[in-house]
Amino acid sequence: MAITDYFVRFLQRRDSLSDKDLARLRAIRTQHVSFAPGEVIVQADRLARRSAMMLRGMAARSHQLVGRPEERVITALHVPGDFVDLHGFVLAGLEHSVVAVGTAEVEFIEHAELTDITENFPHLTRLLWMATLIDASVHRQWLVAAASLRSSAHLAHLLCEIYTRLNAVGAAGDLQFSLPLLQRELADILGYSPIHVNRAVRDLRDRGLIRWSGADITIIDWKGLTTLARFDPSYLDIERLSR
Amino acid sequence: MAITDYFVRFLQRRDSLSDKDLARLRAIRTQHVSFAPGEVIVQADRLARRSAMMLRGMAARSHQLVGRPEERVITALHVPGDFVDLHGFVLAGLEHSVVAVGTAEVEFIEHAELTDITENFPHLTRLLWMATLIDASVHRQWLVAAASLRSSAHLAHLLCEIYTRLNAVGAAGDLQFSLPLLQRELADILGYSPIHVNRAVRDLRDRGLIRWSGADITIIDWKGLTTLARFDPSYLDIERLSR
DNA sequence: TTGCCTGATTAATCAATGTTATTTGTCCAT
DNA sequence: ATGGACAAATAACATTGATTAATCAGGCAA
Repeated sequence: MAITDYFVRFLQRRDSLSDKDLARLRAIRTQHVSFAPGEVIVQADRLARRSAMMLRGMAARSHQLVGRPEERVITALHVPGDFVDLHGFVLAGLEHSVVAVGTAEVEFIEHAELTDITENFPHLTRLLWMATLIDASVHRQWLVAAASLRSSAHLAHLLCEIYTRLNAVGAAGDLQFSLPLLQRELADILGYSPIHVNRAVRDLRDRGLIRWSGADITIIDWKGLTTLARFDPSYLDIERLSR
Repeated sequence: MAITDYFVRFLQRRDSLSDKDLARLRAIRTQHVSFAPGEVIVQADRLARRSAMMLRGMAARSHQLVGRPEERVITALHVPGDFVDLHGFVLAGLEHSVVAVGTAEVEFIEHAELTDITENFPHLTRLLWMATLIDASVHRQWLVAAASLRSSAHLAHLLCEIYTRLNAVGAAGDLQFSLPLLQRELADILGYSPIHVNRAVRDLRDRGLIRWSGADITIIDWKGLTTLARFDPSYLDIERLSR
């Protein structure tokens, strides 16, 4: 199969693609694989020969804690169009696993294809590089949120980000989306106990900002939610300089 | 002037460099600039035409909080040999500033040089890419630390990381190093109040793990410090696959 | 239907952290 | 030497978040 259109649009939103670059992108062969909820997509500390791109559903980067095997921290979430482990091409193995959140479908791309691109398509290479740097930009924003927001504002920031990202690729409805995360998993993301996540959810509900039942979230008051979370989406909209 | 040897060693520790690549690296022209403590090295939201590499001292990535101009969060620290804003070459501007921590000296590299490398030296390009991905790996580890460690263990983790990074480039003594950060700035990194940082410092002292006077830190019990912090340096030692 | 499992929810209590205020120590300019 | 400025250190109190336990609701197998 071929590379997902999501990713092409992701790049085109940020920089122009020459016909030659676009043709090379379209020529990438991919392998489609489905994963059940919680299944490991990319195993930590193992040398990978291919990288995964999200097609449907979501995936999380999961860090096992040393000496506490029952605990983990999630440092990133990925939505359709995201390269979930492009960094695994440049680095020798990842220090974390990538797991499916809910049912997920990915397209695997052989590293040999990426090597060819980096050898012969410098502009495309800089765009792939850019994609990994946007991940890093999101990491930094999560650090800012963790340091400056508490409980419900912190949760609100995550919801604003996920909705914005899902909406950007057309995977969200009008102010509503599906978040197949258990409260326990939200706790692994936010660094709270599951009970405290529950309090935060209730607080957002009580404030009349969201409706949340099962995996379905409806944003009632987008303005109020972004204000509480001090959400500024510019860290997601980073563009490459066209030159 | 020329590129710092720190960076060459940084790359060589992780992958082999061909003579051609090494020669191109050595040919990079740089501009040496000194900064006073707190001075802005790279301004946020401004298009940069050059990127900075640390030569001496330290630098911090500082995020101003929206709506709270007096507050900020520090999402990264950089030591000699680090490219502090290589991502500014690939992205159009940064969403944060880079400021000097203590007195700092950097070498600026024109983006035109980097463009030439990305056009003609694919292996070198992948190594530059790798350098930005190691920054991202550190971001993730900070997220893990923030979510799973508290006060003194969190502070201990930061100290373990900084010492390991300084030691790797020969900028630290035998279990001692200089950390020109105020407790207020440590609070901006760890996401605590300055008072709580003080409590954490005292705790590490009381446990007999460190000695800390002014900017000078001596590690008395490295084993104890790494155990408390659950510090595993592998996220710093990521290597590129040699192929 | 019944029972069981899992996740969400709530309450009560305790520990960690924030806030405000005060004191101490050090450096520096006069 | 003296006073002022600033950072570190400490204390008292308020708030946030963790822990433990219990209850509630829904799905699902026997």
